[in-house]
This record gives sequence, structure tokens and C-alpha cells, in this order.
Amino acid sequence: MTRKKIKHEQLPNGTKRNTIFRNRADGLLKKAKEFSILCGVETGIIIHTQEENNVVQWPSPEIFRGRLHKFLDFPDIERHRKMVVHAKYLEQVVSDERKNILKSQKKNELKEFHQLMNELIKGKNLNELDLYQLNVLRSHSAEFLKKLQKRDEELNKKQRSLPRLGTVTSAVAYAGTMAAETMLENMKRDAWFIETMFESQDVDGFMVFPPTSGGSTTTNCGVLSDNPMT
Amino acid sequence: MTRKKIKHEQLPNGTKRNTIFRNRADGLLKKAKEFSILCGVETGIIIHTQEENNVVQWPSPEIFRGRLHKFLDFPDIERHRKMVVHAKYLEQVVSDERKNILKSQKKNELKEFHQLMNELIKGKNLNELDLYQLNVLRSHSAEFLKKLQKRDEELNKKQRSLPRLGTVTSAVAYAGTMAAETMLENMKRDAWFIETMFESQDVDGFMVFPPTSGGSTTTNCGVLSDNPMT
DNA sequence: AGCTATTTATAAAG
DNA sequence: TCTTTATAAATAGCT
Repeated sequence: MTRKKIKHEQLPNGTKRNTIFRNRADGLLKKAKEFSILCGVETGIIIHTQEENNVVQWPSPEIFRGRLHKFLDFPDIERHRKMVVHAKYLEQVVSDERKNILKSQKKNELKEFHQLMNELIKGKNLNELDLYQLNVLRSHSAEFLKKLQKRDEELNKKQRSLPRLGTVTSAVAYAGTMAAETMLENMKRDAWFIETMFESQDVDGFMVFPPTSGGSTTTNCGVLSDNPMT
Repeated sequence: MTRKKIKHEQLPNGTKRNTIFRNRADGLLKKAKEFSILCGVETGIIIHTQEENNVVQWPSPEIFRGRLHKFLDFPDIERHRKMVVHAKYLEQVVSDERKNILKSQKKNELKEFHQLMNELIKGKNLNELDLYQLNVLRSHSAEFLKKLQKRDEELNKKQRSLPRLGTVTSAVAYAGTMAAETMLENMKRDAWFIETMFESQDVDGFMVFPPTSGGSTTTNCGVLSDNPMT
């Protein structure tokens, strides 16, 4: 900042903002790189705007993804145990934002479920989950299984007398007698299976997290750490 | 940087490094926040060290997770189309690091699978996947189903004449005739189901991504963008 | 894209 | 640790 002290608020769209975007992005990445090297830490940054469909990530996509996964591998308990709030930013926390987060919470439960599945399958132990997480897990597992059941009932109506090959449930039921390959082939062709597994369960857009880029300049900042941060 | 120009290389572990860690982390987060507000972009940062089990993320975990998902929601095709390499950092790309990434690739496939599942279930369209991703998806789906089958065979041996209630496969098979609640209760009690769903499939540690924090100071940096960056 | 006057960031000292 | 301070870096407004 120089010839003039810049106001800390959203700039109007335009050439000026683009210039500043470039400068600031460069600066941020440079800082991040320095920091990484100096302190021997791994750093990842994402920057994006919804409107302009614009994404910047650092370092390279591959490395970023790797770091991201490493990061996500931290067991949640550890993360929570180590959660402290960074004083300098706490000042800016407003209850406003808290409310938004709370509202989003419900919507995010499904996402949480899949995140949990992901982490669990990758090696996290069940004991590491708290009661809330176990409930999320259980309720959504149940949901999925209910869908299976519903499908089964549908098929029963339509072809009550036929062996229900070519459907998920029957393929599983017949697993003991079918060759695995055949079963899997049937699975892959079952449109319902694909749709159910992959259908959008969260149609009305994504996460409605606090619009930092919007009007309010309030931003909640948490720092997860137990080492040098206090 | 002040009283002395700092050398751009890894600092020895110690008090000094910790102090600098704190200062730099603060600075980085502050810059990121300013940047976000000024340019109306969303920014997320992760910092962590493997050794010290230390994690910093900005903004708050909830918001970060939201942004992350939004970011991951960008169709890969879009990301690739828009990929340009940022000149300032290209100088530092070394083939060394590329090799490491390649080695990690195999190991990461499983994780990729779950990431994909996650994204798909959240709304990404199947058409948006490339051939590689579809293969990952298919091969791991198959793997999971084979496990189901194996379990079924086991149970057939042990209790060939009994109705196989209380197991995953039979619960599904009987779905048409059982009350959903009962079925789900049985499910929840089936130890095998839980173990299979959640067992560790990736025991030998995680991701062996380029050790930026180690000796080499070489870091690959890609910038994904098509808007202000050139 | 460069330049410079200033503002910021921050390493070392207190 | 927390503050201060002297200096290095980043960068807003101009060309």
C-alpha cells in the first residue's frame, strides 16, 4: 500500500480491481512460498470467484490435492482438541455469521456423512468419532438402505414372479450362486444403481456459507493448532 | 523483513523459527483476508507440518470446508481448459518433483475414488468425468461389491439352511418383506457390515507427496485461471 | 508494463 | 511472551 491508504472494502469491478487482483494474488503466493520454505511447512491456497468462474490454486493442482488429502487425514478429534481461536481475528467474529453457519449445518450433514465415510475407509478408526459423527453416519447409512428397500419393492410389483436379476438387490441376494463377473456386469448396467449411487442429493446449489465476498466484511477465523500458535 | 534481510532457506528448528512461524502465519492470513474483501474472491489456506502434527486453516473450519467443496465442484474439464502456468513460478519447476507425484499416483487412486464418489453424490454429473475417472470409479465399485459377495458365500457355508437374517446381503434380499426398521437394526448389529464398510484399505500411511519441507526448495506452481492472470 | 512514494510487514532487540 | 523499532517488502496511483 502506498500513494494512498487503501480502504478495506470491496472494490468496484473494473480494471483497477483486476490489477489489484493480480498484484495481491502474486504477493500472497510469494508469501506462502517463502513461509513454506522458511518454516518447513506445507501450505496450500485456493482462490476463486463464483461469478467469474475463476480459480487459482497453489502449488500445482497435483501437489495441492495431495496436501489437501493429508490435511483431511488429520483425525477430527485431534483437530478439535487442538482447536484454539486466534485472538487477532476473533475480534471480527460476529454473531451474524455464526447464525449462517448454524443454518448451513443441516444442509452440510449429508456432506459430512460422505466426508466421514471417506475418512473412515481410509483408515480412521471408529473409536475416533464422537457421538454426533456416529449419528450422522448411522442416519445416512439407514437412508441409503431404505432406498435399496424401496427399489426392491418396486421391482416386486412389476415382476413379482421373475428372479430379480439385473437389479442391485437381487444381484446381492444371488451373489452366492452367480459368478462375480456376471453379477458385476449386471450391476453396472442397472441404471437405477448408477442413479441412486450418484444422483444429486443436494440439488439446490451448494453450501450457503457466509458470503465473505458480498456486503459484510465480517469474517470468522479459526486457527487449528497446538504448536507455535497460542 | 527488517533489521536484517532474511535468507530464503529453511530455518533451523527452534525458538526463532517458532516466532517467525507465528508472525508469518498471521501475516499470510491477514493478507488473504484483505485480498478476499478487496477483490471479492473466496480464499482458503491450509498450513501444516507432518512432524509437528500442526494444522492451521483459514477461515474457520466450517467455512474452509465449504469453500473447499465449492472449489472441488469446478468440473475438471473446466479446470483443465483454464490451466495456464504462472510464469513467475514456472522457473522453479523441477522434473524431480514430477517423478514423486507419479509414484504417489497409484496409491492415491483409492482416495481418488472416494473423492469422486463424494463429488458425484454431491451433484457433479457423470458426463463431467474423463475416462480415467470413470475407470477408477468402476474398478473400485467392483471391488466393494466383490467383498459383499465373498461375505455372502461365507455365510452360506456356515448356515446354509438358515435364512440369512442379520447380514447385509440377506437383509437386502429380504428387504421386500421385512419392516425397514427391523432390517436396519439388523444391519447395524452386523459387525461384518461395519468392518467392511469402514475398514482400513490403505494401511501403509498416506500420500507420499513431494516433501517440500525437506531438502529441496523446488516447488512447482501452477495457476489455474483465465481471468485476470496471464 | 515500469516507477516511486508510502504503507505494511516483520526480524531483532528490549 | 508482548512491545518497540529500524528496515525490508509490498504495492496504489501514475505514466
